[in-house]
Amino acid sequence: MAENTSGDESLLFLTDEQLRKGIEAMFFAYRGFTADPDRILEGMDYGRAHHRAIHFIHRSPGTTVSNLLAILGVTKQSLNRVLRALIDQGLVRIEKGRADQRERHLYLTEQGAVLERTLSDAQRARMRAAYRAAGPQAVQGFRAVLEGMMDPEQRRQYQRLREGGS
Amino acid sequence: MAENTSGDESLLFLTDEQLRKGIEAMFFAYRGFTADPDRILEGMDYGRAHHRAIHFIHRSPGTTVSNLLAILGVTKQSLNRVLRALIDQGLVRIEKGRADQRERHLYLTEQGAVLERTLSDAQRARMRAAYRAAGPQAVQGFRAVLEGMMDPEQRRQYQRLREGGS
DNA sequence: CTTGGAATGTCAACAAGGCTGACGTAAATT
DNA sequence: AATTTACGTCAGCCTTGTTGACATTCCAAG
Repeated sequence: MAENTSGDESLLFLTDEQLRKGIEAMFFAYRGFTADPDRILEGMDYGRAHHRAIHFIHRSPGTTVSNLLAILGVTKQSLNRVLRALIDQGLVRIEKGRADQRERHLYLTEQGAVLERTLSDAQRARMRAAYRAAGPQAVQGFRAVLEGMMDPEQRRQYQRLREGGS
Repeated sequence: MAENTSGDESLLFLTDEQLRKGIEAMFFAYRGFTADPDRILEGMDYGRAHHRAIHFIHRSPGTTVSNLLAILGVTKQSLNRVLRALIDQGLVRIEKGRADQRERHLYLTEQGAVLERTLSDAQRARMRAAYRAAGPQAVQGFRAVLEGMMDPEQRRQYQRLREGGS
């Protein structure tokens, strides 16, 4: 919209100052974004990395290790450390692939699902408050800008996750 | 809440599924958000922590250590390590307070300003692309939702930075 | 003028969570 | 039979965060 007023009024949102605001908003908001799960996990043997693994296993039950690797964007050594802890402590269950037996399919156990719910309840509560305060129109904009900030590869990952949901 | 259409059509954006999308969008977008500066800094002796310090010193020249501490939300030991490197390598200059001589005021040197520009040019370019693609309406929504996600303390920090800008 | 607290620096030790490199094994593929 | 894929693991390193303890300098209040 708005191919108008001498490219000045209408492009105010592209000012360096405006962009800087966006950058700082991302910085501060991300702190809030992770604050609740961090609080919950501190004291347990887990951290943000475990949370991420749990989240995506919950989101895509039966996902493989290499798939998770691609989504999280870390090395297998790094993921393995995290996964090992979750498996050893009974939050995640592994199942050898039936078609391809090299693959390991990952599932949350009952116990894992409980923690997942605790974490995502907290995170969603914050998100919900922000959404509600801003309104549906803002939410659309929020998501549009975030998508624009992703690397193409990340955007693909993001959108592939969506195929099932909504 | 919502004394309207059977609390369904109008609140679709508050669905757990919608909230989950927002959460994942934050996750993937933040990766993109930090990707360019990370790339630039890798190989230099610096990292994300140095970038943050440089950013906020640029933003508020003459800011004190304790002020920076509050903004960044880390311990003084952690910040000091970063600051020490930047000072020793001539990117940041320190000035004793004139009124209160306990305070140290922080400034970027010429050299520091050069790196700052390099980093923020890259980060703004990405932001600009996302803003442009999404449009001014979306940008407003983007910022509104992010503000809603901040802790009150963080929001105050964020808004105090704004007083000068925009 | 003394004293308590504020602002800062620094040493030491540790943890989480990234990384690289190397090696091993089982299973699928060619 | 040889190669590639998917995964696990050992070892070591780096960045960036944390606590705790201690020293200095200086402002401010009694």
